Parts: sequence; structure tokens; C-alpha cells
Amino acid sequence: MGASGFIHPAGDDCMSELQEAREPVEAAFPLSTLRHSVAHLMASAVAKLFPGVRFGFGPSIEHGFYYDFDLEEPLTDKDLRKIEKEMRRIAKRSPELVCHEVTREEARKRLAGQDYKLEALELIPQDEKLTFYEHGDWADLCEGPHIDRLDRDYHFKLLNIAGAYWRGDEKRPMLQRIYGTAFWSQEELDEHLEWLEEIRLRDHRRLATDLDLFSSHPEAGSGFVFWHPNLGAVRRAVEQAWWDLHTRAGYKPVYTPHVSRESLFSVSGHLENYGDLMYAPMAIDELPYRVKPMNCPGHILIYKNRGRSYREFPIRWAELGTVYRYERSGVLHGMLRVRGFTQDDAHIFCTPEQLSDEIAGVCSLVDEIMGYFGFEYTAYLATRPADKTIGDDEIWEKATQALRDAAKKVGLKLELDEGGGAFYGPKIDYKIKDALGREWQNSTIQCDFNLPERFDLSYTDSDGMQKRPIMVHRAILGSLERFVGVLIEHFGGKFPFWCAPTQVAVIPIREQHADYCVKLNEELQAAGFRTECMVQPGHMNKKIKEAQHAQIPFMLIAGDREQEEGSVAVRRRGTREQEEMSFEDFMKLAKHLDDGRVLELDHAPAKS
RNA sequence: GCCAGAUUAGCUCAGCGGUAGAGCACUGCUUUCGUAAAGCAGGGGUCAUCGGUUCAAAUCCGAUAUCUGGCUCCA
Repeated sequence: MGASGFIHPAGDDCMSELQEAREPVEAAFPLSTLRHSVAHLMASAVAKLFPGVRFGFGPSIEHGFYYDFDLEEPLTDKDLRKIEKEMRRIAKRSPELVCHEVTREEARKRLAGQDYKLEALELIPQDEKLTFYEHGDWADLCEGPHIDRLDRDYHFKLLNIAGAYWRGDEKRPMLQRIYGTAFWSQEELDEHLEWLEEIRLRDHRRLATDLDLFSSHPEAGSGFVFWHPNLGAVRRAVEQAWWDLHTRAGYKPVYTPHVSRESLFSVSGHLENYGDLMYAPMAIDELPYRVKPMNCPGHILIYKNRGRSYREFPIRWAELGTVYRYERSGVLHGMLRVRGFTQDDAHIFCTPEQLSDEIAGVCSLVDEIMGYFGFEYTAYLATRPADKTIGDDEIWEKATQALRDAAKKVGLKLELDEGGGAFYGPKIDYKIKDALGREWQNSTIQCDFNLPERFDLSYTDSDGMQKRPIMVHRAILGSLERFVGVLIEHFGGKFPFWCAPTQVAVIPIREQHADYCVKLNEELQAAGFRTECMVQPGHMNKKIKEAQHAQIPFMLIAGDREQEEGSVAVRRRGTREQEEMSFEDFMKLAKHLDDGRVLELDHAPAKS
């Protein structure tokens, strides 16, 4: 590589190393540097094509880069192709990307008319060096670093246009943002574009129409999900697994109303801290009532219903509680961001001594339930925010330590999220990684000293004293809507056997085999499986296609041979091969996959 | 909420000033076919809604609803 033209602000002492190492370009210029430079290149092309444009920021981001522009005319997709073309031309004509250090005065002069850039300039501390990166007749106030030449071998594509507030502030002007991506090799770019295509194909809203999963309706209002029978089956299976696990872990079911007197939410502090997200009051017998945005106040009322003793601790109450929150129209998104959703909520009431064990128990539950779906996860310890918190340092320290101890007990590694805690207490947040490597925030475990205080909760301790319990607020799936939405995308509609909408399709080869198929189907249903018996008139091949399209894990196909031998020809989802086995053996396999919540379809039961 | 774009049959989409089209799906009849679409016929749309321009609007303009990509916010 030739790093001779590589300009970097003074003080970079790794320059000579770079020059001597003769490493491939990628090593000398990280991908983020390339992308940042391509963002510059894009901005210069926009400047050429749209005189009078004013520039915002243009950084590299996780999968590419963007640049914000203030333009009179709205950009279109056609413009993107034009801009790409212009970028290639500029890269060829003015390949050298050079850096100049300037004084603040010079910088101001060069940025005349560029209001956003001038504002950005004022954000740079007085004692810092100011540099411009320049190629051709275009230059940008920028601290770098950048690649040395724009005519190097790299590959880019502009992807989409979106609105973005200047400096992310909704009170400031809305700029036009162009997103793009860049890679050193064409293969990597192609791979990335394929990944984006895969994301499009797995989109839960797309699969929802394909597989008849859910809908929303203008008649009902946006942000409200209607679960169709197919997805209802998935949800039931997930809820069943969830309850099995929670019952075993000592949780007791509770159910609380969707509507309560407004004063309840006044005591809880929701009105004050959460009021913007709550629906307007409705008058019942002239008193204001509210739809609940959270389940905790309800559980607290149950707790307060009578005196509590330390002997009944820890109390673990679980509810799949449906809550309603006002979300701004623009943020709604399929099942992943909605206005009414069901949280897999639970509250644990315990003593300070029990706290870390209780949290450890929740960590184990998270681990087990995420294992059901093959999710990997990362956990973050979110500590006390810098301001606007309640409670004294000592109790915060204790609670944070309890979270740490708990994680240690179960061997959970915690990343630090400094100051990311709730105003009432620290928490552990989980991010799960789906099959496409995307991260989703679902599980959360929060220590809460606020609500016990506000509701004046107490219990009688062994020494006869009235003491304040600690509350742990936790959700593992987060919300059924978001979690199942993520599941659809994670599996791409190919649900594991145990939670698939239809688990088995039974298909006769000819109409005369229908009776045998009906018999098999009855046995499967009696054993609790979700099946479809495809004995309606029609060709076998078409039924196979339909079952394949519906992503049904198993097809059982039966003709003369099978009928005679009491067997079935089994076709697993994703393969075209058939395997003939006795119906009895298939039942064993199905029970094995179902009971064990096995992820793969080719996992054979142990020989008995 | 904001910026931009979209909305035509159940689905995917064509038509872009001169009285609505295709494929799949659906219904009926024929076909009984051993592992991804049998044949023929038929039904189905106030072209999102409301208003305007025009001799004439799915097509042009405006408002509303919903959706999409983002921003901000979040389970």
C-alpha cells in the first residue's frame, strides 16, 4: 500500500508503522474510515448536483454511513443513482484527500453560509486543532481520519433517504439524510446486500400475510394487533412453556383489571412520570378512571390487601398483563412497536437479604427460556443515573451489589451500562441476538425501592418489626407482541416443532387413502398435536406445495403401502427426501420434539 | 409528532386524463394423479376516504385515514 498521501492530523505516531508494514489496505484504513471518507465523497457529489445545499453531520455508522443535508427540494431514489454516478466521477477526477489545519477565524470564513457547520464549529473546544479534509473543490470541517485517495479499490451503494432532525432535536429543522454503505471488496458489499434482502424476506409483517399470522385494522385504530389463529397457536405454545417454567420456579398467577381509578396511578407516580404515555381518563360514575400502562400498581394492591410476614417471602407473582401506552404514530411498527401489548410481568417481594438470590433465580429463568429459542444474549448492568433519582447512596450500592452477586452466582458476565438505571433503582438489561445477528432488548430485571415507599408497603420481620420489602420488577419476554414478532423474523417463519402453528400435515396420495389419513389425524390430535388433515379433493403434489409453503414441520403422506403397513412417509420441512416409518415411531419422534422443546426437526429421540 | 414516499381484486403488481387488467388465491365441473402448482369455466374492485379541477379523474390538486423508510421515544 502507499500511505504517502495519507494525511492525518499531527500527532499520529503510528504513521511510519503504517508505511512500513505493507499491510493490505483494509488494515491501514479501518472500514469505518473508508465509510467516513465515502460519506465525504457523497457530500461533495450532492454539493455538485444541488448547489446551495447546506451540510449537517456525516459519520460512519454500524453498517455504513450517512450524511445529512438541508435541501430545498426533496430527494428521490432517482437522485441516489445520479449521486452515485457523480461520486464515481469525482473520485476519478479528484482522488486526493488532503488535510489542512486552519485557525478558527479561517474556519469561520470557509464555512460562510453553512449554518449547521458553523454551529458544529462552535461545539469544538477552543484549544482543539481545527482541520479541513479536502478533495477537488470540496472541503469539510472534520477531525478525520480519512483514506488517502478516493480512487482506491472499494465499493459502495447509496441505500435510502430519510428525514432526520438537526442534532437529533425535534425542535430543530428536519434535514434529509442519505444512508449508504461501503466495503473494500465487491464480495463483502454483495454479502451485505444479501443480508439486507434476507431481512426483507424475513420481515414479520411480510410473513404475516404469507402465513396468515396477524393483522391490524384502520377500523380499530393503528398500533393494535389482531392475532390470527396461526399466531395464536404460537403464542399459546410460548405462554405454556413460560407458565411451566414459572410454576416450577415458584411463581403464582395473578390477574388484575385493565382499568383502575386514576388516583391509583397518582399514588404510584405514573401520572406524574408516565402521564404522557397514558390514555386520557374516562368518567365512570363521575370519577376518573385510566387504562393501565403497567401492571405493578395492581400487584401492589394484592400485596397490601392484608398484613404480610417475612415467612411468606419471597413472594413471586406473575401475570401476562396487557397494558396500553400512547406511542406516537410515527414509531408504530408491526408487532414490534404497538399501543397495546401483553407483558410477561412478575413482581417479587422480598427482604434485602433475599434480593441477590431472587435476582439470580430470574437470571436462570432468562437463560432457560432464551435457550428454548436458541437466542444468545448479552447482559448489561445499568447503574445509578447522574441525576433525577431517589433513594440514598447506601441502598443503591446494596442493590447494585445484589445484582452483581446474583450475576456471579449464575456465572453471568455483565457489561457495564454506567448511569443507565431507572430513577428508582439499578437493573440488569438483556439484549438477545437473532439468527441474522441483530440485537433486541427484551428481558429486564429491576430493583425498585420507589413503589414500596410510595404505597407504604411493609411486612413483619422475625423480630416483630414492621419493615419495608424490596420489589423486583422483571419481564423475560418483554412483551408477547415484540417477542413473538422477533421470533417470526428469527426463525423466518420456520418455527420449531413445539411452537409451530401447524405441526403436522397429513396428506393422502389418492382419495381412497383419506380414511386412513383421518384416522392418523385423529390420533395425532388426541395426543395434543396441531395438525391439518388435507383430505379435500385435489392433487397430492399441490397439497405438498401448500404444506411446504405454510412451513409445516412434518408432512405425513400415506398411500397403499403405508395404509397396509400402518406406516407413514415422513417429509421434514426443508428437505425433499422421504423417510418411511411406522406411525408409532413418528408419534414417538413428535412427542420427543414437543416435550423437549427441541429446536431442530432431525433430532432423534434416544433409543429405548 | 416530524420529513419523504406509498395506498388499484384476498395476495403480488401493471395501467398514470377517454367508462378497470394479469398471475396466484377463491368457487363449480372434469381429473384419482407416489412427493413443490392437472384442465376448463366462473365469481370478485365506488381504483383508501372525502372534497376540488375538467366535457371526462384510478390517473391532476387538496384534506383525512392507514402503511413504509428514518428522526425522536420505547416492551
